[in-house]
Amino acid sequence: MPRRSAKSRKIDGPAKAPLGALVGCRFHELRMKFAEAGLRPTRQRLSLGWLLFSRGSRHLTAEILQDEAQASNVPVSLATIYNNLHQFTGAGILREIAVDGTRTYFDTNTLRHHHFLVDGALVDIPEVAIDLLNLPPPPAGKAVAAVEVVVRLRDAPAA
Amino acid sequence: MPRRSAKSRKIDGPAKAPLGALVGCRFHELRMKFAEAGLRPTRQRLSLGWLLFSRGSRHLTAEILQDEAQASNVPVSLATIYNNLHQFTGAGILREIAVDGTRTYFDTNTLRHHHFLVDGALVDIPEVAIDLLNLPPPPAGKAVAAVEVVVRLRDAPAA
DNA sequence: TTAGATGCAAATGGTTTGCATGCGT
DNA sequence: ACGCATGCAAACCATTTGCATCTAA
Repeated sequence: MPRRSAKSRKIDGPAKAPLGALVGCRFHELRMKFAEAGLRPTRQRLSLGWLLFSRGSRHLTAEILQDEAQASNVPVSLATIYNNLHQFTGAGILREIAVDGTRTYFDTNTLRHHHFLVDGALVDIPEVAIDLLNLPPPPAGKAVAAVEVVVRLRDAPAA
Repeated sequence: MPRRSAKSRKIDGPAKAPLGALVGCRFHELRMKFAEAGLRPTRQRLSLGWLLFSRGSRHLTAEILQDEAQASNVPVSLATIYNNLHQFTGAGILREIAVDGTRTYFDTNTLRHHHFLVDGALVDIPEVAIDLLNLPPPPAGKAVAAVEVVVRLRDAPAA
């Protein structure tokens, strides 16, 4: 489902891009993502997508995203942010994470992986071998849809 | 729900009530639990504790607990329910579980175990060997405080 | 008597929704 | 033009808080 993350494919893009060659490439991939998902490349949506997907794996809340948008001089209403966050999630290019009952986090990394929770922030667990957990068989008539692992960390004992 | 007058507050009777010897024992254990936690054995708290801990492992929300209390003719305000739920959690006799961003579940089983999430309901995973997952070492200065695993299930493919 | 517990209502805060306007196709 | 997208504000809803009133010790 998830498309390849926007890694550095071809930094020296076509010089004909009116917005700058460096930006052009990833920006184009973003438009492709939206096209495949059937989402219009709106200004706000492109801005949000840019903030989300042009810098590697990220975990953020709607509020954080709004702050970043503002900082980038891209005023977007909270409602629109939520709309897009959910549309992205539905399109499989974003992942929703429930870490506590108060905030909803979104993860730009849709690949199978899990998280450390440190001081209220999410950190990817850098190896995926965790799926080796010997799960008992699910109840009859059911199949595993997703496995979510959150490892809560605390300050190490003074030792 | 209107508060009952001080007169009509017959909950389920104190320990001396003719509830049977089997029940009496667990009720005593409940009082012990509270005593150890430094929690006063008030009517409401005992009632909530009774609903929570006298029937084995349970997963419930504040609302569910309130409904059960009502059904048992034990009027308890929602605020008090939340208070006690959190106090129990702090005392280590209850466990808080974040399964989605909207509701907070509480688990009467505080032993290390994990959950299936089926159709919005939590089900204990009947094997504890899952902790064998080979976690990568936590970041420097941090230690694992808890590992939470939620396995989301969906209807199995028709096959 | 007194610190803790309870109840009620109001406040909170993240998220959602209704509806008029704006913009991509 | 058509229809999705956006913005604003009000609506929602689970949870929390303020405060006056009880109650266990």
